[in-house]
Formats: sequence, structure tokens, C-alpha cells
Amino acid sequence: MRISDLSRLSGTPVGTIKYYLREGLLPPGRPLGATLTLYGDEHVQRLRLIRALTSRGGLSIAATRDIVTAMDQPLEPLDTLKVVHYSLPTPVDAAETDAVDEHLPRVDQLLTALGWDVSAESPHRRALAASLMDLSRLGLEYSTEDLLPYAEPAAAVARLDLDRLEHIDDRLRLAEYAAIVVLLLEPVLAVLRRLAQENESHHRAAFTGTTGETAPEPHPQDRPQD
Amino acid sequence: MRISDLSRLSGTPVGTIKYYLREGLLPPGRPLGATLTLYGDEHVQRLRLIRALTSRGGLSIAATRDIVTAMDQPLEPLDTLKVVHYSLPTPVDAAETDAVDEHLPRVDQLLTALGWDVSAESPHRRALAASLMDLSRLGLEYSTEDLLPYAEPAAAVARLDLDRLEHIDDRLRLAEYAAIVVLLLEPVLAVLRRLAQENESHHRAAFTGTTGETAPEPHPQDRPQD
DNA sequence: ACCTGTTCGATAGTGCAACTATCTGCCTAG
DNA sequence: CTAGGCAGATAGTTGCACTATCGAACAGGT
Repeated sequence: MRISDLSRLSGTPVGTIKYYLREGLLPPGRPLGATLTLYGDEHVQRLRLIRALTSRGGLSIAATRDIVTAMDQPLEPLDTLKVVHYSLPTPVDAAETDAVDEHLPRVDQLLTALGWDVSAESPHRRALAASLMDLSRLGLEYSTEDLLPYAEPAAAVARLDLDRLEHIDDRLRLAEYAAIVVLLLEPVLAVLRRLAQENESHHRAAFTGTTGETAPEPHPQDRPQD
Repeated sequence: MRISDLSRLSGTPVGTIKYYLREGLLPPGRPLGATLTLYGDEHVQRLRLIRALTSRGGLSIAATRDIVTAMDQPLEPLDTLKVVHYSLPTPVDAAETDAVDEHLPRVDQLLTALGWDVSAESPHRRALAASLMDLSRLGLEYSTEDLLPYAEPAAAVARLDLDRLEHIDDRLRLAEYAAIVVLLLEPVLAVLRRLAQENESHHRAAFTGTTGETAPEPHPQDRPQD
């Protein structure tokens, strides 16, 4: 197909497609002359992925390029996750690296307490330290004990994520699915958390009777047990 | 204190503070003449919150204004969560509202299956529908059955969140803490999930024996980090 | 009272990211 | 054989989040 078909199928303006080609987000098509280049279904697919990562995932064009170029490396199934992880942007202000590093011991203490096997070069360690720093500056101290109970739900989610990835047959597109599961499930989980917060807050309001909103029915629903 | 002190204490340039004042993110100080306005500790606090919400939380200036102005309304403790929730940006492309709505029944089906008490006007319903739409366009279908196991960890996290909020004494700043817990814990949870994924993937690699330790090659593409 | 430096409020400008538009020459399909 | 689409390059636009400048009005020290 030609660029106009690609545009139509993916719902992306031709100008934007050219822009993505220039920026290396989209691999070039097969040129059949000076004015004709052919694109395939994989371009449609890639384009959809780019749009999802940038709009829903909130990634910048540069970060998206990192992810998709990393994806294009041929890899063993379980390495793809690492590649995706390491290509993820970890917004740590360069001016604050030192301040962030002061919180790293807390992160390592947590990881030790959990017995988690995480490489020392993992960018997530510092990312977590940065967030803990922010929180503590705002007066909300999260100690190892406070964080530990959050780890179990996180682990449960991670197991589900990997279950899904393990059952994907399409080896060629495994990296793509890994990126999708890691990145696009994030907003899903965030929203689930908010929905759960809303539900939980209704339940607690029913007991304390303090909310002025909808009269909460004291309907002792089957709350998911711990 | 004067604006220069506020700037020094918060680490924010004077120009930026003026900008926030103009935009209504920061309440005006007490003017004592045409060239002197006094600010208090609450301004320092608010400024730190603004910086955290915009930089770490990734909120736009407009979204941050929505949150903080909503925060300034005097409210019952349990309503604050609702106010924060409803001020959150839910990035749903206006051009796709119809397409998103097609996925709403799936969301409601999930909520019914869970027995969650969520108001019909909750913006989260549509936000979830939008994400599910994205995923299904990318070829990853998440059915109610697939999502159910994710709900329990989400509920566990939500309970921890509300526990924390319940034990906060400072009623005046409860809304502030609610915003922090809802928004700034999000990156923490996202990182915990990734750490758990990394750990889990190591474990599974050990069992299947596929390369997980020798060949990882965490893609050493040195991106110039700012 | 005088001088120096700060502040206020308004307005205009900057830098960056993500597109979007235009242009020229070529080529392809009908 | 020609009308129209396409490639590749370059330049322009839009929106956001600041940042810089300016004149008038003080404030605080001497």
C-alpha cells in the first residue's frame, strides 16, 4: 500500500507519518522508484502502537523511538521485557541526582526485605527513590514498613502481566506485546485503583456516615478479602 | 515573607511564581502597598505541591489549577477524595467519544461482577473504556475475566491508600494529602510493578532455562540525558 | 530627604515539542 | 500524454511553560 492508504487505515495524517519516518519511529517502506514507496500491514500496526504509546501512554516522540527501535532487535522472549524496561523514560531531574541518591538506601532496604531479585543497574531503583523523595518533601513519609504492603499487590499484578506474555504465540511481535502490557496497562491499573478508591470510600462513608453525597446503602457487599 | 524569600525557600524562580499567581495556581499574598506583598508558609507548601504535581505527576498547569482550586473548597473528609478524583484529567480524545462509549458496557460488566459501588458519573468509567479500546485495537483483548484478577490488587492498594488518609489529623490539609496520595503514589506503584516484573521475570527465566542472565545486554544505547 | 534596590503588574519574548504546510521535481496510472 | 499523487526537503504553526523586560511605585537604610 502507499502512504495515502497507510494514512487512511491508521487514521494518521500523511504529514504526521512523514514526520514519524523522519524521526525514525516508523521504519521506511520499500521504495519502488522516486515517487512510490510501499508499506505493509506491519506499518499500520506500528503506527497504531506509536499513537497509543504517545497519546495514552504519554510518551514523548524520543522515548517512543527508543522503545520501538529496541523492540526491533531480535531477542529471546524473556529479554524483551528487560529491553522495554530499560528504554522507559525515568524522569529524574539531573540537578537533583544527589538528593535522589540519598533515598536509594531506603529502596534497597525495601528490595532486600522483599527478597526481590533486581539488578543494581535497574533504572527503577532510582525512579522509586525520586518519588519517595518527592513524597517526603511534601510531608508524607513512606517507610519500608509502609511500602511493604504495597509490594504484594504489585507482585500479583506482575505475575498476571507475565502470564499474559507467556501465552503469546507470536514470537515476532512479542516485544510489541511486552511494550503494550508494560506501558498501556499502566493507565488501566491506575484507573482500577481510582475506581477501587471510590468504592472503598463509599463503604467507609457508610460506616462513619460522614459524607454528604449519595446516601450510601449499607449493603454489605462482598468486599474482596485481603 | 516577600516573593524573593518564597522563591528562595521553594527553589522556584520569581518569574515562575508570578506566572503561577497569574494562572491562579497560587493564591495571592497579602498586599501591603503597591510594591510589597507578603506570603506565608502555606504558599511555600502550595508551591512544593504544584511542583510535585506538575513535574512528577505530569499534570499540566491547567489540570493542576483544577486540583488545587478544588482543594481549597472546605469539605467533609471523605468528599475530598471525590473532588480530587473528579478534577483529574481524563484524556479522552473528543473525536473518539463514540468509539469509547462502545466499550462502556464492558466496564460496567466488570464493575457489576466486582460489586463495586461506583457512581454512573464517575469519569473513571470512561477512562477505563478508552484504555480498553486502545488495547483491543492493538490486538490485546482484555475481557472481564482477564481484568477481574487485576481488581483485587487494585482494591488492596486502595484500602492502604484510604488507611493512610484516615489517620491524617490535619483536617485543613486533608485535601492536599488526598491529592498527594492519589496522584504521587501512582508513579510509586508503577515502579513497584516494574520492579516486580523484573524480579518475576528473573524467577521464570531460572525455571525455563531460557537466557535471562547471560545474554540480557540491556541495550546500551547511550541516550544523552539532559 | 535621598538614594539604592526591590517589587508589582503588565506585556512581550523564548524554547521546545509535535506536528503541519508548502514546494519542486518526478513518476505513474488511466 | 497528462492530471494528479508522491518523495524528500524545508519552513511554518501551535500550544505550553515559562522567562525577560519595563516603568512606576515604593521600602529601608543613611
